[in-house]
Amino acid sequence: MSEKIAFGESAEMYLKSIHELADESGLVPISTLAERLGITTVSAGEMIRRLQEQKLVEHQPYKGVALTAPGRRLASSILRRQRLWECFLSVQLGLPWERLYELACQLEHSVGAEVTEALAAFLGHPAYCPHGNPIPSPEGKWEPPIGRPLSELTPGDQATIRRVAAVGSDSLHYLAEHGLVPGALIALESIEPTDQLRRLRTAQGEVVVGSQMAHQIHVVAPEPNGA
Amino acid sequence: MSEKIAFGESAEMYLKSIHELADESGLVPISTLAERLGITTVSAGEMIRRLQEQKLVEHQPYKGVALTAPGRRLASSILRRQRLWECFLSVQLGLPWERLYELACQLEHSVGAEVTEALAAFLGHPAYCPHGNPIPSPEGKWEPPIGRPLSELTPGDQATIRRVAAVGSDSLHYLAEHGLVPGALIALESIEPTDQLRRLRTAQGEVVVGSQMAHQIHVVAPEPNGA
DNA sequence: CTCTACTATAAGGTCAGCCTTATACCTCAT
DNA sequence: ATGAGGTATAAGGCTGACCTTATAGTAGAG
Repeated sequence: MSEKIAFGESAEMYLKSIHELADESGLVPISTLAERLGITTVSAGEMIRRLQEQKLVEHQPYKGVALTAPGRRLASSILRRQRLWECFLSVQLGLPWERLYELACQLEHSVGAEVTEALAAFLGHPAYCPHGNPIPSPEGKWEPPIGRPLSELTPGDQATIRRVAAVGSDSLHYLAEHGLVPGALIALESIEPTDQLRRLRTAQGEVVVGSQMAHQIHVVAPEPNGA
Repeated sequence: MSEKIAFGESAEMYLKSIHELADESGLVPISTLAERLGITTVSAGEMIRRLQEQKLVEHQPYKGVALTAPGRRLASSILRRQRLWECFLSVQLGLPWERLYELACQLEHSVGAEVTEALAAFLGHPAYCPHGNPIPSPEGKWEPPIGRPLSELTPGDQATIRRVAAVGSDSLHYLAEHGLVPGALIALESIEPTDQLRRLRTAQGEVVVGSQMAHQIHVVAPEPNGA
C-alpha cells in the first residue's frame, strides 16, 4: 500500500535528505541538498522538478524545498528502514559505529515493508538507532528526539551525549575516533571566541568541535557511564 | 580486494545466472540467459560482449557463454551473499520459504565483503541455504551439492528432498504449496509415459511435477521427518 | 539603491541498460 | 544438401540520472 509509486533509489535519497536537513520551517535550499547528495545544483533542480510533479515536494523559489504530506510519509518509511538496518548492523553484526550510516544506506533501498517489519520485530521494535535518532513508526509517527544541542552548553557544563545527527562519513569517523558517541560523558571546557570552537573533555582526552558539529550533537544531563 | 572492478547490479545478475544455469560443460546459451533475466537476446548479447571485454565471461558463438576464472570467483561471491541473506531472512526473520530467493536477490547487491562476512559469522557460517544449495566459501570453494535428481527415481522409490535448485517465484510458490521443500519425505508413485510427469505422494497429498522440475529437485535416501 | 553573489532555467551531452527492427549467419534435422 | 529456425550483429531509440555551459533572474549587504 505504501509502495504504489515506483521510483528509484535516487528519489529516495532526495526525500530522505530533505527530511534530515529540514529546519523548523521544513525548507531546505536546493544548494544544501545538492551538496549533501554530492551533485550539482542543476541536477538537483531537475530532480526536484520531477518530485514536485509527483506531489512529493513543494519548491518555493529562492527559499527551498519542503516535503508534502505524502513525501514526508515516504521519507519516514525510508528513514525507518535505514535506522532499523543500522540497529541490526551494530547490535547483531557488530560493525563499527562510524560505518553504520553508509552501510545501512545501501540496504534501505533493497527491502519493502514485509522485510522491514519482520526486521523490526526481530530487533524488538527499537525506538532509537545507534546514533540516538528516533525510528519513526510504520505509520510515520515520530518520537520527539531527546536532548538539546551541545551548542547550548556553557563552559563548565557536563553532559552525556544522547544523539548525533551528523551523517558524513568523515564526521562520523572523527567523532568515533574521539569517543563522541551516544552515552559518552563530556565536559565543556571553553568556547573559543572567534570561531565558536568548543573544547571538550572526554573519557579519553580533549577534543575540539566546530559550531556546525555542536549543533548536530545533542546532550542530556550527565549520567556517568562513558564510552 | 575482491571488489576492485566497479560494475552494476545488472552485471552481477548475469554472472550469477550463468553460474546457476551452467551445465557440466559450463556453457549457457545466451537465449537461456536472456529468458532467465527477462530481457531480449539482443540486450543479453550486448551485455555479454561487455562482460567479455572485462574477461569475466567467454562467449563461444552458437554454443553459449562460460564464466572465466575471475568471473566464476565473482559469481561465487554473489551467490554466497544471496544465500547467506536467504538464511537470515528465513531463520531470523521467519519469512516464507518461497519468497526468500527474490527477497535476498535485492539484498545481495547492497553489501560488500565486510557486511557479508559479519553476517556469515552471525549466522554461524551455514554451509547450505534454505533451498539446500551449498554456500560457497569466501574464497569461492564449493561443497559438492548433496543428493541426486528426483528424475532418477523409479516408481515405488521413497526419498527425502534435500535440495531445490529452482528459482522462479512461481515454481517456488507451487513447490511450497505442495510441501515439496527440503526435508520433505516423498514417494514416487508413477511416471506418466508421454510427458514424463511424476506423480508424487507427500505428507500432505499428491503432487505432479514435470520433467524440468524433476531435474531441479534433488533427493537423498529417505529419512522420515517430513514437512 | 545598486551591485554582487546566489538561485533558477534552458540547452545539449554522456552513460548504462534496456528496447525494436532488420539483416546476416550458422546448425542440424530431414 | 538444403531449408527452417535458432543465433549474431548492426543501427537507432528511449529513459533515468547525472554532467557542463550559459543565460536570466532575485535577494540582501553595503
